[in-house]
Amino acid sequence: MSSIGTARILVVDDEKHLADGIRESLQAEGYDAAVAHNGVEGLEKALAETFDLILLDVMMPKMDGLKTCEELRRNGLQTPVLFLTVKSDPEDRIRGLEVGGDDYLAKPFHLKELLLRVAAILRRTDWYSGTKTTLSFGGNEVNFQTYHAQAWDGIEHTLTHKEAMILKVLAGQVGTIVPREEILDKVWGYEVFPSTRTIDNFIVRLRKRFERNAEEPEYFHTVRGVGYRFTEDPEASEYE
Amino acid sequence: MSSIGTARILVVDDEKHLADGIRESLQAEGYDAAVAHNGVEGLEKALAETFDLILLDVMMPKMDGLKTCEELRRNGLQTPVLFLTVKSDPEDRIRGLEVGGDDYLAKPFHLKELLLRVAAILRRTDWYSGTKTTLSFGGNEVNFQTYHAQAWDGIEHTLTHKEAMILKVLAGQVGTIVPREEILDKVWGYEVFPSTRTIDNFIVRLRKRFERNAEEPEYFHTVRGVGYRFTEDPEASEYE
DNA sequence: TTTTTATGTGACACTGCCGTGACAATTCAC
DNA sequence: GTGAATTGTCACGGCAGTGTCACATAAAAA
Repeated sequence: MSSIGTARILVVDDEKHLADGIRESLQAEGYDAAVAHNGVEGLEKALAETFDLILLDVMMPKMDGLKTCEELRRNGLQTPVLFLTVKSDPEDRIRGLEVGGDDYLAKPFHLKELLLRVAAILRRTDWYSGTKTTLSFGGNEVNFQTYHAQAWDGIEHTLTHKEAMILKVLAGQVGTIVPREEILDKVWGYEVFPSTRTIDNFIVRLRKRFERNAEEPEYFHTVRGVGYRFTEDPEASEYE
Repeated sequence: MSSIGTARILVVDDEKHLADGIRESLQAEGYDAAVAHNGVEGLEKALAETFDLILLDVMMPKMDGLKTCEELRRNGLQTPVLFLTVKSDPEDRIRGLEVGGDDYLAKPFHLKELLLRVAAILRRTDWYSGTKTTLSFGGNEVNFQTYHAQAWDGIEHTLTHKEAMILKVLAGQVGTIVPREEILDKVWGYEVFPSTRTIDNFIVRLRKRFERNAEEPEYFHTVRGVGYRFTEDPEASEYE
C-alpha cells in the first residue's frame, strides 16, 4: 500500500447499489474511494483528479468500460485499471487487457476477492501512488507521467513502459538494494518469468541513457549476486 | 517472527515427494524449512514452533488445508498462509481467502513461481521490517539494506553479499556461539558445501574491516573447535 | 501488406567474488 | 617441550554472474 497517505480509488459502475457497496467496503479498508455512475462521468473524474486505481464496470450505458479505458489511455493516464464484468467470457478479458487494463474480475465476485485484487494491484504499483511524478539525478530529468526524459547531455528520450517501471522501482527505494526477484515481481508480476538477463538489459539501456560513463556507473550500481541499487547522489559512492 | 537472518517456512502436503522437494528447494534458497504430512500434524507443528510462512495443500486426508487454516486462525495464529491446490476452481480460491489465507497457487506450478511468491509474501509481511537493518558496534556502522559500512576509523566499505550475510547471521545471535555448520546452512543453504575454511576467510575479512586490532578481536571471537561468536559490547567478553 | 518499435533471449567476453590450498601461528593434549 | 589439531593469513585461479551486442518475436504503426 502506498506508504504515504491512503490510496485513492475510483469506482465506475452504473449499478448504484453495487457501486456504493464497493465504495463503502473500500473505505472500510482504509482506502479513499470515489464513485462515478457511467463511463463519461468516470472519464471526467479520472482526468480531473488523481487516482491510484480505477475499478471499471464493462457493461455500462453511454460509454462502456472498455471504451472508457481506451479514452483514459489515449489521454496519457497510466492509472491501473481493474475491470468488473458479468461475463466470464475470455473474449472480454482479452479485450480488457488489449485496451490497457491491468486485471479482470468476473461478477458476481466475492467481496474479499475484490479487496485482495485491489491490494495486489496497489502493491504491484505502489511506487506509482507516490505523488512524485518526476525524478532528477545528476542533471537527468525524468517525467513518469509522460515517460519523457531529458538527459544530462541534453539528449531527449522517450522511455518505454518497462524502462520507466524499472527506473521507478529502483528510484522508489533510493540507496537500498533491490533484488532481481523484487524487480520481476513488481514490474512483470509473478506469473511471467522473463530471464534475469532481461533485467540486466534494461539496466544497460538506462545506463546508456543516463550515465556519463557506463563503465563506471554513478547511479545504477550492480550488487553482485543480488540485484541493483540506485543512488541519486553519486558522492556517497566516491570512495569506491 | 523469527530471529534475524533466516525465514522459517512450514510445508504441509500429504504427497511426501512433493513436500520434500519443496523443502529442499526452499532450503537451497537459504530458508529454514520444515515439513508436515497432513493437516493435523501441520497444525501441531505450527502451534508448537514459530514460522514466518506456511505452505498449505488444500487437498489432504484427515484435515484439509482450508480446515487447517481455519484452526490456525482460531488459535490466534497470524502467520501468512499460501495455499497450494490442484484445482484452479475459483470456489476453492474464495474459500481459501475466507478462512484467512494470504495467497493462492494452483498446482502444477513452476518451482520458480513458488519461490517468487514466497519471497513476495515474506517481503511484504512484517518479517523484513522486524529484521534490523542497521548494526552498530564499537564505532562501526553497517547498513544491511545498502551493504554500506562505515568503520571506526572512518573508512567506508561496500560489503559483498556473502560478507553481509555472515555478519547478519552472527549479529542475529549476539553473544551466542554460532557453529560453522549453522553459518553454512544459513548463508549458503543446504545444497552447497564450501569448506569450512571459507568461513574463516570471511571472518578474517570482517575483522580487517571492523576490528581495531585483528590479533585481539573484540567483536569476532573464535570458539575453537566450534565456530564463532559475535559481541556488540567488548566488555562483556573480558572474563575470557 | 511493410515498417517500426518494444521486449525477451541467446552468445560471448569479461570481471571480480569466492573457494581452496599452502604455510604460519596458535591452542590444546600429553 | 613436543606434536597434533585447529585457526589466521595470504595469494592465486575458476567460474558464476554480469556487461554487451545482436537477433527473434511480437505488437503497433504506417
